[in-house]
Amino acid sequence: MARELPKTYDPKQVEDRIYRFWQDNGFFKTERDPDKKPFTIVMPPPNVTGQLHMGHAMDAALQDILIRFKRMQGYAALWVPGVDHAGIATQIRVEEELRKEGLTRYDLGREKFLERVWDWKHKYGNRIVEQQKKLGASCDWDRARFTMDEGCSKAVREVFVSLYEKGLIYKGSRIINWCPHCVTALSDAEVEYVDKPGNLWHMRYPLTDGSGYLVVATTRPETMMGDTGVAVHPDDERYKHLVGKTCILPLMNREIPIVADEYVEMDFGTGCVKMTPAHDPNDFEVGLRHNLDSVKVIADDGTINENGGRYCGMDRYEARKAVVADLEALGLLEKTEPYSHNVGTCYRCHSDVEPIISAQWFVKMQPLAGEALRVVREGETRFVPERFTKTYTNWMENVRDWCISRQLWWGHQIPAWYCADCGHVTVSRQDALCCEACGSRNIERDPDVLDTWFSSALWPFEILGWPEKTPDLDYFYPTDVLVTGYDIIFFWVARMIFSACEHTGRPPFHTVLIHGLVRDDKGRKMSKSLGNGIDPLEMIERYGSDALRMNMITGNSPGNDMRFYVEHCEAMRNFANKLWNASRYVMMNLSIERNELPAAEKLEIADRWILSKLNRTVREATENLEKFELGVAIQKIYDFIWDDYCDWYIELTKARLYGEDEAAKLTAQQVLLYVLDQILRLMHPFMPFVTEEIWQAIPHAGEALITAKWPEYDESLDYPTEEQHMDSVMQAIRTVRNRRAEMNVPPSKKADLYVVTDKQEVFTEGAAFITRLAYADRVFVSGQEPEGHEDMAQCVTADARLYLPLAQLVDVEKELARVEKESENAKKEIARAEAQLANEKFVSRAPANVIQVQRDKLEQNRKLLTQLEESAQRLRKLQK
RNA sequence: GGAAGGUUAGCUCAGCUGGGAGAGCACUUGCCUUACAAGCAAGGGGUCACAGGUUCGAGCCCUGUACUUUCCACCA
Repeated sequence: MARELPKTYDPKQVEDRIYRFWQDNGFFKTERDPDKKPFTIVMPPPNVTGQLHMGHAMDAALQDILIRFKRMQGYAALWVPGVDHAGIATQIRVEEELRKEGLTRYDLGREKFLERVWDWKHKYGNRIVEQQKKLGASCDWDRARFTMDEGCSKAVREVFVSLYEKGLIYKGSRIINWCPHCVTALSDAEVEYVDKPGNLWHMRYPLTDGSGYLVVATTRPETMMGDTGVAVHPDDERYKHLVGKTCILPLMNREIPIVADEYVEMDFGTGCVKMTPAHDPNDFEVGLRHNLDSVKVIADDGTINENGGRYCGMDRYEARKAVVADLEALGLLEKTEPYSHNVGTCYRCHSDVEPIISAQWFVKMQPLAGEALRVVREGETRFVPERFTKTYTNWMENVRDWCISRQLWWGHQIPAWYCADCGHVTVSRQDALCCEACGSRNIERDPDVLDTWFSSALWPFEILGWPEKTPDLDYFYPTDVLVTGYDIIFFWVARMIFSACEHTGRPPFHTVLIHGLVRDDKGRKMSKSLGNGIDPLEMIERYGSDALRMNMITGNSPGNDMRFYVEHCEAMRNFANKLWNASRYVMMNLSIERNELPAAEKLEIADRWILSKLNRTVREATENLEKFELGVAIQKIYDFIWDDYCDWYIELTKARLYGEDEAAKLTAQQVLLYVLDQILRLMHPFMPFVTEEIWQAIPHAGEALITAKWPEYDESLDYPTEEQHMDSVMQAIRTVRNRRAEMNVPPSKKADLYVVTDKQEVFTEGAAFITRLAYADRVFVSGQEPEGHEDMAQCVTADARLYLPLAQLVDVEKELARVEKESENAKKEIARAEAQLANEKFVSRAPANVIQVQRDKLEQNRKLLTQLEESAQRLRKLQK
């Protein structure tokens, strides 16, 4: 970097080059190192089908900040990336592609179809990885994994078989959630409930004995062909006499029993509920209690099956209309009332989910939940923010068995073989060649695959080599922090925790850092259908990756959703530019080639002041980062850079840099450089690109900023006295600027400035600063009012009275009014502080430092008032 | 039905274990001051939703109310 560098920072010229520099030099690679402590993060694997969205950007920003911070602190900081095969999502994509060719997966057959998917994976699977690199992600890419690679497949197989052997995986016929569009079973977590308007149809079911009819109310008339009973509440006086009798199921003319069950709510509907055990989880339970038959009437594709009489072949919605129309024609439809209710929908395709009895594989959750609850309860795994502990705990305490089989082809095929001869099921780590019970070769493998989340659940340990006992597993596991959005606590976090506990005996990470969702500027969820998504890549293109990353962690708090404002991104871009220009200033004035702090005795007051401020920033920001308070940390660093370093310190050095004193010049350069270097280190995790680019251009020791040492607090660099003195000087500068602004004096119009003070040494030392920053010609410090001060504009601070001989006529009336107003304020403050200090309870109970603060304020204000009163007095004399 | 958030400046939001309310954007005024107009300087703007309580002291802790968002469960 040199004098001719552009005035504005252009991320496009920098980011890709810097990223290549890091990668080519192997800075992302992390090896086991006995001299270092490990710090491990596993990346939530994005879908192979995925396009980078703001959620990924948020994830990546947080993880990369933590990894870079820890790397600089000297940890063996490992961030393992990877990609998820995303069963349903990917399969749907490829099937869509096939459809364009007029084909279905069945036309290809399983094997050919899977080849197509793998092709697809090889073609597009890397896209999201390349996009993540744009974000600056410092992952160890050589370790990148895929949930269907050999190692993961082995882990999945091991887990399935071992759970099966322990009796924690079983196959059973249960009511499950079925998506007729995706044609597969879903787990409970994969169903999203949506409030939809519908009707409550009241339908008459004639009593068999001809004595009348019952009225049942339903939202789903199309399931009535599967009705095998009607239930009423046992205490319901209206229907008590009917219990045990039967009625005739209309349209089907089937005789079905009337049973009493407490499940029925007397107050709802008519108090009579049709029972469809094959298509309703509650009815299924009631059916079990009363030995009702199960008649399945909805087929896998959502049409009515052969049990549906004349409705067979109709789509479920078509059948609904037909049933209602037919009942109405028969005079059996009593009334139709509008009724809105919650309908389960598929989280992938959003079609209505159908509860269906089906034979599926399940994980028995009860035995696994105990340990998963314990590790969180006892703090072995901690959620940040803490409130998500409850979300997790509530779910885990009430969790039901996990349906893990999917009727798809893309995924880990279930390692179970059915024997056609003896019916035995062989579950095996190796592909079975014959039935383990009877030896028959007449066996067939279960065609289904496992839920994608079944393999993701093993992510933290499978990617470190499990089930092998690898050195990596030994060194890097358990991992440290998991970063993810609250929307996948159930899908993923919970399942990783119980899986890790069960298979590795340890929780997979000690901290779960939860973030919120990125919404659009109106607070809506970003979605394809709304077309309101903001493309992170476009933001990077316009404002730079650094700006986007900063945008993710500023102006929001952990775990809360944030709105994405392009303006905010722009503000962060401006900050990068500020940093760039501050560095440009340092460069342009640099004549030294090494970064070293001058000896303490050479440091001037401004140097000590900035070093002291820096020191505090280092201490506090580091503490905040350790506590995962990234937003608080960056706020402090940002303020230090912009307010203290740029707005003040740089200005304070100009007198020396542009002056004649070579020694002073050198000291200023050294401190400027030293602090800049520290700033770049502090900023690096947050804005890695611009900081590395600058750091490479300034004198530095070491290869790269990415591996430079994180700043540490140094007690010897605290200068409380100098901070106080600088405050006095800065106050004076501010008050003069204020005064000049009020009088509309442009900066170009300079004037002499007279400082009257008891602290003459302080202001003499600061005179050069005041000259420059308060736009003075010359500054005169003395103990008494200057000659002719009566005609000068004046202003005061607690430590000084300042006079400005400006050509303008001074309006004494106005001056006096202003001074009196300021006096009033000071008096109020004094009264308040006095009252508080006079309060015995305050003085006896408040901590000493709090009391001291009040005493200091009181003193400051008393001094200020004294100054103001002297001013006023003088003005009054002029009045006369 | 259960749970968790939110309510602070015109807008979007910070405010860590209680000790005199902040940022970004927007707005007003003056400045192209040899790092930066993506900037500098100065300024306006808030009974911190409401009502009680605890405390010497409450935006922060407790109780209740109102409005709002989300998650879980679910009555056919």
